Amino acid sequence: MGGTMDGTRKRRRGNTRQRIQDVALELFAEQGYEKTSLREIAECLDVTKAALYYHFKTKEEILVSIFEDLSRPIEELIEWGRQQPHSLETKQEIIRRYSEALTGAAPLFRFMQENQATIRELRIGEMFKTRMLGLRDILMDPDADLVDQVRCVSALFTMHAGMHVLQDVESDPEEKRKAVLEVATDLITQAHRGSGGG
Amino acid sequence: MGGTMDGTRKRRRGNTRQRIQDVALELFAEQGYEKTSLREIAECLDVTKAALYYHFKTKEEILVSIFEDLSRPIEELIEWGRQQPHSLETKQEIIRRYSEALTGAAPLFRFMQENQATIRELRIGEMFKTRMLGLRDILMDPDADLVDQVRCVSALFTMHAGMHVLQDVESDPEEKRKAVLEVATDLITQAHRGSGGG
Amino acid sequence: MGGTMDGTRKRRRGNTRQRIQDVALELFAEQGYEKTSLREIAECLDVTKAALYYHFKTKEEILVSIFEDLSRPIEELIEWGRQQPHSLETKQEIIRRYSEALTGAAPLFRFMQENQATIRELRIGEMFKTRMLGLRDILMDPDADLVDQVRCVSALFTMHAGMHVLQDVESDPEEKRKAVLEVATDLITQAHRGSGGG
Amino acid sequence: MGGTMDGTRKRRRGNTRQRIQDVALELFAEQGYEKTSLREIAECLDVTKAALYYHFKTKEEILVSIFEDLSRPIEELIEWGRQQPHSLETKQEIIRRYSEALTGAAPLFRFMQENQATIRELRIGEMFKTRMLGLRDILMDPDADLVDQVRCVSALFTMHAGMHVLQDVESDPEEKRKAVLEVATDLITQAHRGSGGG
DNA sequence: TATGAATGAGCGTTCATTCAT
DNA sequence: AATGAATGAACGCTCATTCAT
Repeated sequence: MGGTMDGTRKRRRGNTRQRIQDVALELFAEQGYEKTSLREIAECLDVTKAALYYHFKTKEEILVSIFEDLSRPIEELIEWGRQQPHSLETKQEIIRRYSEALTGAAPLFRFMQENQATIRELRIGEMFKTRMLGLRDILMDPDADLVDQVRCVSALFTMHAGMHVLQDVESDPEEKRKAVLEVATDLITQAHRGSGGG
Repeated sequence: MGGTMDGTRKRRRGNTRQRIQDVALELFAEQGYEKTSLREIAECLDVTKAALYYHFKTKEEILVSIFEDLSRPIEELIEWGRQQPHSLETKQEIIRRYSEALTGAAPLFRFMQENQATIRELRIGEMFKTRMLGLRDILMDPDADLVDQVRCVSALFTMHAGMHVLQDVESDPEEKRKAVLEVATDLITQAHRGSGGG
Repeated sequence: MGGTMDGTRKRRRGNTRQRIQDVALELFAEQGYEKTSLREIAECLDVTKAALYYHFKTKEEILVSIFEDLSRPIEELIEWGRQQPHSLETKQEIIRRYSEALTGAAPLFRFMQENQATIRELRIGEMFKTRMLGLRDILMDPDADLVDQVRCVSALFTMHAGMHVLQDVESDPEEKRKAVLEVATDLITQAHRGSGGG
Repeated sequence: MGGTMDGTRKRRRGNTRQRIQDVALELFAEQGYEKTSLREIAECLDVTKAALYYHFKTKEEILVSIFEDLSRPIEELIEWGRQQPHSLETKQEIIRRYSEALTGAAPLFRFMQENQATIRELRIGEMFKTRMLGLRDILMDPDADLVDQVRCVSALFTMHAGMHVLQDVESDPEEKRKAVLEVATDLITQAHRGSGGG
């Protein structure tokens, strides 16, 4: 039913797993995790629900696999950051690269941002939290002034939320990204001065 | 409270409606809207599901009613703000009062923050968005520099998310609130200077 | 769909729970627990699957409730037996009463007999085992000769299985029951003599 | 058994078929037929489900093949018994050999015992029943007293169930087997006397 | 002001089976 | 001799909602 002779059926062998991830992320980001049913995903792909279970053990596993695949650059970034001196320059560089990494996986992070309640009780909740704490440890002096701690958190939040929230503002995405990055860098810089330079 | 003879006659005896709202908000905030079933709410209150339908037409209506009741101070704040001159002092005052209002309805705003995907397709999604745009119009010059626009949005986000995110940080809530407020005020102030004084 | 105006619909209010148990037991006994789906039970009763869940929390709970209701006489019998002297007369009386109790809940015990593998991992598995050990402790001297122990177990098994297995033998059920009882009594008596009388 | 050059050439290399039967029986006996999925069997063997279908046409066929292979000694025993005079000595000899045969295929008979409801609607249900009737015809005079008929059936049941049921009793298996055999022989002997000797 | 009883739709998941390779 | 990929049917279960009482 659908695509019987035009090769669309044949050609999709071997990449079904990837296609499931793509469609799933799109729907998860658009409608949320809970409101997206496996039936819906399967229909979009013109396969049966059971086919999804050939490739993934559970619904949650689909999400986990997406998260692992797409957030790998971020994990590597954190790993890299951990080994640098905690200087202002490092922090600024981290923020800059983080902004790029986020842009590369925008739908995933939009999803994370908008489904926090759901995620909290899923495996990726813990994964994400761990990553964030890793980032925080790099960007922030644990003995810093409370206000400066807030600035750091605020910088991260600004980057996470910034893009999707400015959707109704015109001007192209790259410009927006740079604006968001500038604000975040400011916050990080101020926080660093506050605790470091006195 | 205990209005025995005052004008609040209607809401006097039979506080079930209120209790439903209280429990619902607690559960919504804790587990998310979708994962909280009416059965669960009813069980917490030791009534039947059908009883909920005596007081509210739908599940969504419970949420709407909570939102309307708890976010009234914010609506009034915006109304007030609209009539003030768009000076820096006004903006700072708005932010200050907003911080207080948020604290007064913390679970609701934690819920809003963590259930954005869900809320988007609910009535309160539109309501909330309208409120936020109202706030933005007060805090922000529409012709402002993109970076300053981001600062404004960032200030709001910082306040919305700030409290729940700093949960693992020690120090008492009121101190945290003040720290968050300071960062937000900074951002608003910078944004104002940028577009106004530049 | 079925019985719109003839009162069959109205009359069944209030006894649905019982009707579920009746139909479920019939089907469980006929086809086995696993092969009997809730859909099937519901269809027999002309209600929806969801209706079953109003009355019982899970499929297993339906079975447990049947077991508890129908095996109560047996529990009481064991309770009574525990307080008697462990004389031959008591044992024979127990066996006699047990035979009657089994007949009163024949479909349930046919089910238990034929679904042991299934039952083993269900709650009633443990319940049943406990009951049986209770019975055994009354009928059997723990220090008895191994052969006499087998006789006791054999007596119980004979009663459990006897009735259903003789289905293709003609002659009326009550006669069969008495024949089975006689064999069981013989076994118990021999066992008692063996260990007691030397 | 390293049959390098003897007549068992066919079954030599590629013992997968055998391994499937072994694992399947183990799982069927442990968890029941319905609760054991082909996926599970395949995983145990570290092959795919499809591989099972290379060796057997259906799930049921796996079971049938196990039954046929393992119960062949019993079929032969019955065949032998049919040609003997129906004397007491023959009956006792049958019972004795049957006990040995059961021990040689204990897991299969434990399975048969515990999955009667399932088996009834499978091909081996009929097969098993036929065998049992064959045995009964040898052990039992069709005109015998009802009580003696019960004794015969009871003897068979005792042997089928005896071993697995005494699992919590200590003492070694061979001793148990002998005890069970003794009880069964007693029953058969009594039955023979009853109908034969008047 | 509530309850008891039920429904219809849907969910995530599992199963035995098939078939081209 | 076996795999990779998929299917169709069914399953147990939960949900928001309804309505007579």
